Amino acid sequence: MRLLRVAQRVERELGTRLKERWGLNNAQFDVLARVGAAEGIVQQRLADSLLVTKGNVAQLLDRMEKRGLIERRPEGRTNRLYLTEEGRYLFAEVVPGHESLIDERLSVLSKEEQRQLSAILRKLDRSLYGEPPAG
Amino acid sequence: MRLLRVAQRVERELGTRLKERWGLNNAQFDVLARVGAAEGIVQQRLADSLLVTKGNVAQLLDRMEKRGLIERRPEGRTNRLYLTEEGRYLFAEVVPGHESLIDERLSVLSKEEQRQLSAILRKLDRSLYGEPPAG
DNA sequence: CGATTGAAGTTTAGTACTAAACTTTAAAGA
DNA sequence: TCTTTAAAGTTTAGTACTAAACTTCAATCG
Repeated sequence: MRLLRVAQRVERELGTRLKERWGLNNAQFDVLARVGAAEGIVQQRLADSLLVTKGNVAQLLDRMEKRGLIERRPEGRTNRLYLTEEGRYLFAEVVPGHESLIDERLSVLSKEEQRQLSAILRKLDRSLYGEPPAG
Repeated sequence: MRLLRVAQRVERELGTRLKERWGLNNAQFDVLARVGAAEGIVQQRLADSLLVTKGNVAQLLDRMEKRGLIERRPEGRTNRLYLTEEGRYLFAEVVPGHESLIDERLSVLSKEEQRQLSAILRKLDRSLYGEPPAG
């Protein structure tokens, strides 16, 4: 299925760029972007929004905490997540660059095609989310 | 980017189905499908066509060979790959079921939308393949 | 020939990810 | 109040994947 191939290519390219420029990988970027956009988020919610397991998030955060990008603040039985100074700096640097790269890649499509793609993906997304796997 | 999210969801669902029904994961399915479609293919070519490294393929084949799905036949300095009896059986079982599942998921889209999606992805794919990452 | 080169394959170290077991703790119920 | 339950988080074992080092061997060059 071409969808998967294209997504894989895009992800690979984004990953290479991230690693070269900022020493991040895709997973770490996702965490940085999400926490940056919703500081105070709790680990389980972060995992949900990234479509990964909480175990995975726990491990990722261990590394990112060691690198000084993220801070866990325990609160009751949860951990609230915040960017550190360095994390905040990186967030401001990386996210806009990343988005402009995506725009650049999408620029081979006409405005109309971009609109169509967006509509189709939204429909697919909703359908996949709404209907749990029938079998 | 929604493209990545949708692809991730699709892949997850396909993976769950594959694992439940046939004890395969996505990577193994890819290998099975590719080798089944092009028996005699060499490891490096297989890696290229799956967009992964040859190291990864070597490891995957180790497992699949142990499970009796695939056979390596050394030839000069290359290994040609073939399905075993069991691999051939699985190939015949799995690939059609997999495709019908994809069709099912795509059925929320109209014919026209499917056509548009296909055209757009082809365009993106070609663009990503043709232009090496500019920076 | 024998040495060099380079392609194919394997191995190794490290990260990402999952599933599942385990730990901790807030909250609900007896 | 004490017990039970369940949610959040951590840990563990196993697969997938990459990059890079290493091995093997065919072909080419001296």
